Amino acid sequence: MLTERQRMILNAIVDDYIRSAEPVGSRSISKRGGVGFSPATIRNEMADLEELGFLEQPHTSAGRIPSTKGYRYYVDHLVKLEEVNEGDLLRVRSFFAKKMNQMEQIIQHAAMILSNMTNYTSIVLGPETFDNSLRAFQLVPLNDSSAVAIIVTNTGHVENRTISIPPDFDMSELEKVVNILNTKLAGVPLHRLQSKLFSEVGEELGRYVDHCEMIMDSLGKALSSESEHRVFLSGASNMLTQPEFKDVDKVKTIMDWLDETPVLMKAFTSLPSGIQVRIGSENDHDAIHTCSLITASYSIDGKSLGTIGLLGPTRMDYGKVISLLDVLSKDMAVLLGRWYK
Amino acid sequence: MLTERQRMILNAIVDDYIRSAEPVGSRSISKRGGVGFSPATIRNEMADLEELGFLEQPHTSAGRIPSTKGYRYYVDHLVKLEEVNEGDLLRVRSFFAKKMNQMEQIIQHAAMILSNMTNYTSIVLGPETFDNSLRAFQLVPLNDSSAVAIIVTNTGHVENRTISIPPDFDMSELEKVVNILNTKLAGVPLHRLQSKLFSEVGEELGRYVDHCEMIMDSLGKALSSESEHRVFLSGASNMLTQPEFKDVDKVKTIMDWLDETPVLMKAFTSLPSGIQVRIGSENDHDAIHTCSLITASYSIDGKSLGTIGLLGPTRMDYGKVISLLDVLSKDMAVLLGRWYK
DNA sequence: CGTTAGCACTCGTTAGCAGTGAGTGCTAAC
DNA sequence: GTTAGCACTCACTGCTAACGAGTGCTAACG
Repeated sequence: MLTERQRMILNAIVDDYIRSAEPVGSRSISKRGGVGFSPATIRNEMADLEELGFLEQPHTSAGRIPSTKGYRYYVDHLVKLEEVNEGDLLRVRSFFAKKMNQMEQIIQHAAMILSNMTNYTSIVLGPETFDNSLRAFQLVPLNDSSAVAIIVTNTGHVENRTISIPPDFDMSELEKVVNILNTKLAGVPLHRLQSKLFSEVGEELGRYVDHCEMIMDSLGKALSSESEHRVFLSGASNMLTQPEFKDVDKVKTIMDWLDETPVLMKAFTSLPSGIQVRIGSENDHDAIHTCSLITASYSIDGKSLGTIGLLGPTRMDYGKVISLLDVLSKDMAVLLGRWYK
Repeated sequence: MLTERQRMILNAIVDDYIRSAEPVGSRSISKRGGVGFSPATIRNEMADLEELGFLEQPHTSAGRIPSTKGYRYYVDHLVKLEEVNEGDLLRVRSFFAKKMNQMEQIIQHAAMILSNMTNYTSIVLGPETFDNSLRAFQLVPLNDSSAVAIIVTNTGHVENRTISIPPDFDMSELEKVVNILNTKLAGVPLHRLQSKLFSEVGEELGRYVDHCEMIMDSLGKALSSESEHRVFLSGASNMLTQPEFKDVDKVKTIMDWLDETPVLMKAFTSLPSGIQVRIGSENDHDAIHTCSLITASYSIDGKSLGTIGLLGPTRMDYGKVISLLDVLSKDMAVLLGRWYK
């Protein structure tokens, strides 16, 4: 589709623009090492590339900048993935070598490292607990009208809810409830807990325990709140260092988008696994039409657990970021793999 | 210290400036209803107020703006606390009337409401768990080399850590461990758990359970990580709407500050209880010398639980925000009071 | 003596305008 | 097919002039 020379020129323009954030002119490309053509020739090719939709011109007398389509071609065919540099690799490895005993801490910290190393904004989704299954259930009474319900999943994830207990309930019966729930619900996936509770456990429970309707009711409600997985952000302020966002209004819409956890989550779930690059207008949400979002889901045994993402201007250092995300997501999968087994 | 007229003028200037974000001139004050003086008189007083340090002049031919000292005087002596308006009050009340069964959700949501209602950035510190005491301890085995340790406190707060288990450990012994730990450690404050574990439980445990050294060790480590209370941010992007922060560089330092959870936490803990107003340079951290931070700790029975805060430009709507924070922190205390008892 | 009208002065802001230079598209020659 | 040459465009810079909001000072007023 593109001639070898066109590809070379497109590649040069994208590379230059990523470095400088300024429209690239024909002269500066011609002067590059390894390019044996005059500015005029380059100009002709650039005009062609613009007509094909790979380049854009901010105004008549300016150089060219890549369009979304241009970046897309660059990412798909031209980009040379950089080896992650020694220092960064060391940082990642030493981070994952650390012993940690709180999942949240790990993820939070990973997000921080990522944003620090790239100067972009990192977004990390914690492991999906949706299809975890119940390993253990526990009830701890707090006072005579409430208790904490604790759910431990097969992956070691712990959720807790506060539930109400009828005032006339005999606390010593709680143990019975816990036992019945554990035997009946062990191994059931979280998203089926609620329906299973009502369909199979309710009756059984009623047979052995008095006044359990209210508990059932309260438990049912507690289980309904879908176990939303947490979103960790880091380095949002990095957006402000990008020259394309020196205008406050532009960055405001992006920050608003970042503030909206639900929207953000929607953009992240239902992503195909592996590394995904969404460039500019390819993003579903208008607010980030001037941004690129690169995501990598970390998975284990082919099952996707969660997602790591980086948000930056379309003029992103794809070569560096993609390979870094690759390394990080794989290391993360390994770590969590150890964790789970 | 100040004459009645000076107070009136200072009050007018602060009010005007809070509304308009523009330096206030003598004429506009003179034209206000209820002010019976000519611009010239006002000018004389303004010159005096500037000499006293309450006002500043951005440049010779501009109006005056309040200095930190001016705001301080305003907040201490002049501000008229607005009644929280009907709509807002309704929103707060209906929010707290909702039944919720996850503490984190409540706090997160409260932060959101607060930032939405004020258009400032809200910062909420979750309840301090430091001096909670242990109500129940539980161990759930995950596989043959690790288990989840779960700690429930008297306030219903749940913490969990993953710990290692020696490969040759008999899983059926776990129950013994749990029992011993529960009887020995129930009622012990979290911050004393670790030392208590080593000083009193270790020996006892060794008597009944084989190979427990590694478990002790792992547990000890897990308990050492101080239960940092979580920080919830909302509406960081609101900063970008303030005219004083239309310059990206200024807002960058503030955003960086917000990104640094530890620094932020330090600024929040060890605050006196009640409503605190920190204006401009009164703030410890340089990054927010152009901001005001208003905090209210929510407490129950005189014991401080956590803190709600609002960050905005020094030109903040103190009258509105202070009363709103007052209402919110009290409602929050009531809600958590119900929760805990 | 406090208050006020008048006035010169300051200084940031805006608009207009010429000059500069980077970069282009086109054409004709190599 | 490639390139040198050239006219053209247009953002950007620096300069000047006009504007106006607001001040400080002085002198007059009640």
